[in-house]
Amino acid sequence: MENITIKQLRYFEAVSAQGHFGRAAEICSISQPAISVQIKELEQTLGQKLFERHARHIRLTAFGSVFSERVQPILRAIDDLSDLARAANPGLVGKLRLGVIPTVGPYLLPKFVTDLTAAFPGLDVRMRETQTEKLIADLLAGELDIALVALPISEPALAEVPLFEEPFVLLRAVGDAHKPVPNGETLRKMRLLLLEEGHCFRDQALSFCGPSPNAPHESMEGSSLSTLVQMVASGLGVTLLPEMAVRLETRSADVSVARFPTPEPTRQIGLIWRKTTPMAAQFQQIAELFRTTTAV
Amino acid sequence: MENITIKQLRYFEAVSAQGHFGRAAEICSISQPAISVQIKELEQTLGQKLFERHARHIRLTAFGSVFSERVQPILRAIDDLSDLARAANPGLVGKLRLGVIPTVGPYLLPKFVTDLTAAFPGLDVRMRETQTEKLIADLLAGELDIALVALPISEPALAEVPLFEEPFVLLRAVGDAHKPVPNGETLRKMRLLLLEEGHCFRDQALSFCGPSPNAPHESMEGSSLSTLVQMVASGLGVTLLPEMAVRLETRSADVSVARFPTPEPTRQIGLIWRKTTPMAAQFQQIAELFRTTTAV
DNA sequence: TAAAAATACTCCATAGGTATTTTAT
DNA sequence: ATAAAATACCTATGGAGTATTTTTA
Repeated sequence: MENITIKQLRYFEAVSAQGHFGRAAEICSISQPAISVQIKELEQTLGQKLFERHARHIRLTAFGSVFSERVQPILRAIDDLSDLARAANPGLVGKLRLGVIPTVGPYLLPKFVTDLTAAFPGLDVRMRETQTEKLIADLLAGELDIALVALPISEPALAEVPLFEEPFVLLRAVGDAHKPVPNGETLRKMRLLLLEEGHCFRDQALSFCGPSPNAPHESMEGSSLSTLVQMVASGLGVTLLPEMAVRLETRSADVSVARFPTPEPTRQIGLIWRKTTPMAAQFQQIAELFRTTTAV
Repeated sequence: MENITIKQLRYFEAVSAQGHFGRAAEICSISQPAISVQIKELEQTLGQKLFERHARHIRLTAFGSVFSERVQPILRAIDDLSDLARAANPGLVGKLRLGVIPTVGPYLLPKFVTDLTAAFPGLDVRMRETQTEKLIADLLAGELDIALVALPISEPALAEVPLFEEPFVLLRAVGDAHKPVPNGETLRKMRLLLLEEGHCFRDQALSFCGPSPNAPHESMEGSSLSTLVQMVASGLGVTLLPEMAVRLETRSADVSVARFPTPEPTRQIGLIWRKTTPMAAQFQQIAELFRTTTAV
């Protein structure tokens, strides 16, 4: 009967993401009846049901999911309108939601964030640390502005700006310090400690060991680099560590650090953001700032 | 301060199209203060002025025109959401805004519209006859759903579906009926009557006469095919006529009609619509219907 | 000074809240 | 029987109208 409103579209997005009116209402900071009413009105306006209501959960109808695919880019474009206005300001102000992968976060962020807020005093930096896959999803969903990750990420909707190339070093028990540094192939036969599934650093370490259909022989896993270092110190095996993590992680652990001979294994650290963001010029500024002040 | 609303974006589009708050208000069927308030709120939300106010007219600011470029595709995408729901219905119902070029309108439309409403009784057909350029602008602005034009139009955002190829015939005074039918080159040296600038049929006729930097020798112009026919009957010159116009236009005029030898000059008539419309499947149905029932 | 936009105010439609009922497993 | 959505009802915000003032070329 009436007209579609942005509010309805946002509520619709929340409900379809949550699969639940109550939780969606909470996320939108309104009551459950309010969201029910708005969804109902939207359905009436469209003349089509958007959700199948079941007792414990709801699901998008066939029409609903086609609708959803069109709604999402619209909402992102509307979000961008506000950023367009921000981008028109000189400098860089307002909220910046920054994502970072766990194997970079603790080592680079303190200085990065310090430099960033020093350079742009009007900036309100919010942080989120999680794995690459989730960061990408959050960027695409408009829940993050920018993320610091290992490149390439190969998502067509995202722009990638490389910052620097970082080598991996070998971490061994102190007793092994005199042994020759293994190459990738040799490493593969050793007891290599890895981060659990989902960390891009795990895959980068594995790929250094050459093509292998499965994880290497008798590998063990940890959920953070700190844990891996402790495991190495306890003689459970060897691991790779990004160079930026060496100082912090080996400070209080009794382990031996060795550089690999060239070609060293490396990863490329860079920034990513949605290509359509009107803040692209500002994000480039951030990349520049990073290169000149934070670079390792 | 608050949130951007679709209403504000629609008002903004109207004001920026009209360059005038009052006229924009009229188009939106609201009062001038209402639109002023909404634009003001939008400007406050964005923290940027959208318009420069002058005494007799207003103009987009630099920011306003960047904003406008982003707003337009958003509004089109929102318009498409309603069509998405329509497209989910079986058959084809609701309002269909059909555009047509002047050199097709009077000859094809009566039967076309009859067939269309017969095949889809739920359809409410609205018509607009004007020149190709304006039809394209209206399609892109979401003010038309579909248009019947001469192809190609080569607008990347529009889909083109050819319907049929139509020959042009030569119209001469009856006294010239015995003379040989001229080819394009010869025609160029005769007194060729043309439609005024802006009609695609004018350009098609001219192109048959071969490459010519200027209009042909001593040409004269009319604003409709009927006028041209009357001019020919009065011995002012010769003209080309699309075949579909012959029956209606030569009924009461004393002129001679002659086919050209092959290669005949022709034009291709087809339908165009925005590529992103969710109604594409329905529009294809219309094209099919046209081919099977209205074809010449 | 005249055309056009902004402001002041009033009113009503509607979005959202609370309390409650209905529905589906 | 229970979790979840829908409905009923009330309130308050804000969008839109009319009347008027301010602005600027």
